Amino acid sequence: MKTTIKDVAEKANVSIATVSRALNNHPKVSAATREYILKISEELNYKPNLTARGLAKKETKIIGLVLPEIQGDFFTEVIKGVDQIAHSGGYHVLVAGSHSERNIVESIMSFMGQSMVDGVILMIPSISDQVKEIISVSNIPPVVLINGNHSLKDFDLVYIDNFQGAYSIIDYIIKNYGYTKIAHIKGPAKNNDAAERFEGYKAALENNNLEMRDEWIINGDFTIKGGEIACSRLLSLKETPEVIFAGNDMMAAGCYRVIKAHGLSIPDDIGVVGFDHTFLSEFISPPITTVHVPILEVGKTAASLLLEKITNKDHKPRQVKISAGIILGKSCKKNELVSSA
Amino acid sequence: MKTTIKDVAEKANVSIATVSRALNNHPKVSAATREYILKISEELNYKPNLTARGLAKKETKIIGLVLPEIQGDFFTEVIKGVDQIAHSGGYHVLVAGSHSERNIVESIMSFMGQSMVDGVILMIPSISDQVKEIISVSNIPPVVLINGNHSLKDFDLVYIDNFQGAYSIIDYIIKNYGYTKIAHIKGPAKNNDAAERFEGYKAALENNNLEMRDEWIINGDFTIKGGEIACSRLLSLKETPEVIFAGNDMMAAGCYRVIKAHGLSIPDDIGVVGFDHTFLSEFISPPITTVHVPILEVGKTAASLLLEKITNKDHKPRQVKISAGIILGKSCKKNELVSSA
DNA sequence: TATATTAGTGTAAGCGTTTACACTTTTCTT
DNA sequence: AAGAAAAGTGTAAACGCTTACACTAATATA
Repeated sequence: MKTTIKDVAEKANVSIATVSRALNNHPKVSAATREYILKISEELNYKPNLTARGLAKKETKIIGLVLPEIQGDFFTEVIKGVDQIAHSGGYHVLVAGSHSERNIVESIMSFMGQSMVDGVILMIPSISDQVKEIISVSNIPPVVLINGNHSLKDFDLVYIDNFQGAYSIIDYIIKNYGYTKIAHIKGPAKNNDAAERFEGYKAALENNNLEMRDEWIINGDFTIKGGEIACSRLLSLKETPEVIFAGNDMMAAGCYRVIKAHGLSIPDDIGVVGFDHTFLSEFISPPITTVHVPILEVGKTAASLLLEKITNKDHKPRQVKISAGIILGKSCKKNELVSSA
Repeated sequence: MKTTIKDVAEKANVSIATVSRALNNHPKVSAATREYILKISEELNYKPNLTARGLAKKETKIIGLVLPEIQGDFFTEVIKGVDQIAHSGGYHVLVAGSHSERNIVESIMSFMGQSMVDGVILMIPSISDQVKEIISVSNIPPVVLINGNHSLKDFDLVYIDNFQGAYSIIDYIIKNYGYTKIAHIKGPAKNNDAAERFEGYKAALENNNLEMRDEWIINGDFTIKGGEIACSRLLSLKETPEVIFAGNDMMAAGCYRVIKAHGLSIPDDIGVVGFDHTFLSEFISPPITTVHVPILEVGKTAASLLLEKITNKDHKPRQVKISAGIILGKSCKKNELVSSA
């Protein structure tokens, strides 16, 4: 039988109220009794029951983190960031993957409305409508989204500046390497990040007066396999591109495989650009020229926002943009047009 | 105000007991009332409060997962495996990173002892004594360890057969490639897995009558940086080894960097062997010859064991060994001594 | 010195469930 | 047709904590 507050109260000859107060540093307990109660608690190895406390206080000090997948460095970094901030704020993190078999909505439902968590960080890469719908279901605790779509103005939101990231790197390789024939492998159809990266790519081409050829835009799915398939398609075209901008590093890795299998060299025969700057991108050979997404920071920011929202009643929804920087690997270099800086 | 069981009871004109029973599929409610109550619940969008349920039933349907780090594929796989099994058993997973720091582990375990979780999976790579001590602190729910030290007979435990893994691969490269000068970069000093890999290495050398030279045994720490430092040391020796057995893939990757920086080729000038078979090892060039550790399975096994322990009162502690297989990459091949299978 | 504050403690009412037990119908038995 | 068993509900007591309110004793105020 576990020791309860009652046991402590009895042994210390005080009421359970006093014990509770002593343990919670309530100002109105005399130093003497507090000390004494603490001593007794220690002796009995008393640990308050958090479930009971949760029921009484209506808070559990747990936050939920819902991820699309639990896989790869990408998500670990998110978890890590969230855990860091949560821990420093006295919270713990419940992680759930809305694995494909698992209906996202269902996962959210069982998770949220049931008073088991004080708030939720929801990472859904999909298009906004669904998200809105899911969140609008009542009974839901404070939510912070990690989602590319920053048009969700009524929600707290952390988003990566995919557009700017894609624009910057494409603009860079055009201006500095002189590439003109740039293909793109898109991410999954309903993925917001993917959509915005595509937009950034388009804008960069446009502003540099380059044509965008439909046959150089291939659908992908953010997996290695998807990258391979898309790349094969590109290599089989009559006119092949000079460089492939893959929607993420995974697909870039898929490209590497196919390109090498064709006996071609990166970047001499064809260049590759990725997105995400995962661990992988520095180890693959040659290192991928990619866009750095500070994922740990995304996690930390989301957690900070959530804690702020939980503690501060009249918190106004905020959208926080996380910028992406370009990483110059060695998978691109046509002609070094610019020699100075 | 959230709808409670009371609201449902009132609207349905029954007692809260009946509502509770209906919702929990208790056999003694008539089909008619159950249906009706379910309908009303739906209408009111009622969701039982899990904290209250937890208090009443003394179970939360949450299991804790304590990891040394939340970083890299390795741990993601563990989380994923645990989450899969947990979810299929109706549990959720609370993840916490300990940074392998004693006091953090303690604080986490103390939290876990506060009736917030029904059980804990504790992954601690360190030596047994501390683990025992930590777990022995009372109030702790069912625990399953993931730890190299299977001498902890009183605990449920999942462990990777590091010894056999290391032995197999070293034996293989000796017998098949004819290597005789094999260096080893050890893992962190108090890491059990590291210690057992070292033992496997020693045994393989011994059984093949090869000498073990002290200067070829370098201390490492399982990080890339550590691998680099250790490798530099080895390359600076008067007599350099023919192949380096790194305690894990990360350190192997560190070796790659240094070896390449020296203008040497893998495996022609020097071979490299890793351990873990992380995602990385197949993408780095050349792919690492390494030991496959089925991490997802480790997670799943640990979770199964824990659920079994939670539900089955008279469960006897079990130690489950997860075997490791060798993966032939392209980072080793001295002389192909054996031509036939 | 009488009164108003204040400090410190106890009492008891929640928090939202589950569930043992009691109770009333209904359905079997014979 | 009477009693026994079964089926279906309700009552109320937990579960272990927090906290508003009440109370007493000590201190400050006049």
